[in-house]
Amino acid sequence: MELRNLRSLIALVESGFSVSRAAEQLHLVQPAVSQHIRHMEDELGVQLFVRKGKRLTGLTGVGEQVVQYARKALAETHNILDVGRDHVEQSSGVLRVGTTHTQARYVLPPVINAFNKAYPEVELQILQGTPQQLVEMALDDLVDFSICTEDLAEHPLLTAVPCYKWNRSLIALPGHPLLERKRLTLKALCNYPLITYVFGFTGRGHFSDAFAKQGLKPRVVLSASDTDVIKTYVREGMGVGIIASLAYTPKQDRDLVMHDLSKLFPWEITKIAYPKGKYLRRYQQRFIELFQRCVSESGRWAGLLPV
Amino acid sequence: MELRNLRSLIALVESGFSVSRAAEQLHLVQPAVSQHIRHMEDELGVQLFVRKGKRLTGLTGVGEQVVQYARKALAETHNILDVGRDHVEQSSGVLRVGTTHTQARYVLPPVINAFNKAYPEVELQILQGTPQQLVEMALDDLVDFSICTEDLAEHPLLTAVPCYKWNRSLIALPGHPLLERKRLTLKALCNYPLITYVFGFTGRGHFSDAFAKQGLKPRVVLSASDTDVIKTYVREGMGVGIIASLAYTPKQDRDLVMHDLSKLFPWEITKIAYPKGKYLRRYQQRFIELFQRCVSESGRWAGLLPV
DNA sequence: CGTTCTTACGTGTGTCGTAACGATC
DNA sequence: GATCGTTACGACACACGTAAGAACG
Repeated sequence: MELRNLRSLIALVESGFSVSRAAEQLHLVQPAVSQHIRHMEDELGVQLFVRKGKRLTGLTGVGEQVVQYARKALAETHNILDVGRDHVEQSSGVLRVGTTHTQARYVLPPVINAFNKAYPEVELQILQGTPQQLVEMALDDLVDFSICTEDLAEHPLLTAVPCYKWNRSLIALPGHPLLERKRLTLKALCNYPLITYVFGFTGRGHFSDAFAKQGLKPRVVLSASDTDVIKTYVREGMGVGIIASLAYTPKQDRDLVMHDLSKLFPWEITKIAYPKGKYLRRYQQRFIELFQRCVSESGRWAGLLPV
Repeated sequence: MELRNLRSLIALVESGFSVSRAAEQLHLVQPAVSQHIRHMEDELGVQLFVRKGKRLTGLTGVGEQVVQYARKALAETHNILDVGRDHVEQSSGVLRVGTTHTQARYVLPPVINAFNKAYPEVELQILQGTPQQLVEMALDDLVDFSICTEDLAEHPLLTAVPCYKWNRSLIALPGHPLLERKRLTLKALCNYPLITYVFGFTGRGHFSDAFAKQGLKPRVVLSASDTDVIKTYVREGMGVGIIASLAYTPKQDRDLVMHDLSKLFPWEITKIAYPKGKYLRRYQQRFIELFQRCVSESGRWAGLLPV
């Protein structure tokens, strides 16, 4: 068995079982990939793919297992290459970060900026996705690591390092009755139409739980995956927004009034996650440190706290 | 990079940095292995080996890291092959067990026997070593798993599954004064010359600790890595033996009197350990189950207990 | 001077690419 | 009939083996 074969195997499953697309991705021709699969199946003496005529439609049970180990094997070879790269040129390369809109828009900018100053030779790529997608992206090595609040810590194949904790704030148009009250309660919030994040995003799970625990049902008239969208509709007068405090920018959001709600909801913890056993290049480690540092230095005004 | 290169790399470090021996082990000629190393170092752009003239004497820092990941990569390819083998012929292959003398001589025989009946096509290999060696053997894939009481559970790269717990017994020639007493104490033991295991073997650590905790110093006149040796010298009248209860065989040891000491010492737990992430073939899993089963069925007379 | 690794060179295996064929939608 | 995969064949690359050379003990 050789790594070629494994590469074809993985490319094949990631291309949705299309031999031609896999070949293209590998800069090879179709027959080459076919041959690789043939060789593996011959060597193992087992069918790895379910076939419908000549077409491949899925993995067999054995195939699933083999793919699992093949992924790991290839990941290790990437680690080896990275170790090498790290010693020839410590400060150049590519850094691929997966994250959510909110992070990319409100938390990352100063970090990215500082990182780029420190490592101008490193090409930065930011990929966005849902928390579930971010998990997949980290596992499939589409990004070097993913940053978000949900789902990362639970996955057994990911190492998740906590970076900071945050909570929510209410935003509303000036003069809104809720803003008059000294002490806000969850119950009070239930009297008004709310706008917040969709399920699976930015702590929406704990948001709903907090209400449920008191037997309350908030009236969420609109939910979005994106803080900017929420703000927009708050400005339209559709309701009051409940957003991550860090997403309130005093300058641009002068027309909205913010009110801290950290007494009402549990704190959320944002983490950086990467596959277990992955070798982190020098500048990747530095990015993580920088991320944590930036938060502890400049984050307090926005309600961010180090873990 | 290809697996060839990694194989040569590992063979090279395992042969003590001798290119010729590495080549021999791989069924290749020296120049081939040299070329592999050359290729890797070229591709990574870094020296992997420390050289003294032409001779290789050790790994560089980078080399150490690369070896670490190369080992994992190769382990994954072995997993793939095993997955395949498991599906073409579930019940034939090789089973390599590393263990200590005591296990091999007193605990394993019935297990081996039962296993051989169940899987006559599987070739069994028992390798012996010290607990430290057993750890290395498991990590370097010289055995499929190691069985012993010490060191296995602590290692971060090994999965250790507990199998049974055991304790010690005293053995002495008939008529020995210690045997007259109803309740033995550690202090009483200190009055007589003792014979037991050497450090690092068969629970010797906890043995000594038990005395130390009470501020006692036992007079160990002889220590051996091997229960049979202990028995021999007990028969010579050199002292009383303290051995794992499971190593007392009523038939052959009729001339020695045994006395249970499980009240005096902590229980020891014997485990089976294999590298984390290793794929276990069907019959390997069965062996572990069989091992645990045999103990719970036939072990009680010998003071063995399921965990 | 033997041992050990490197360099140089030839050969063969094997991988990839081109091209034709077969199957499936 | 267009797309997608397999089979067949040829060319080139490259990995391995042989043989000779250099450095070290």
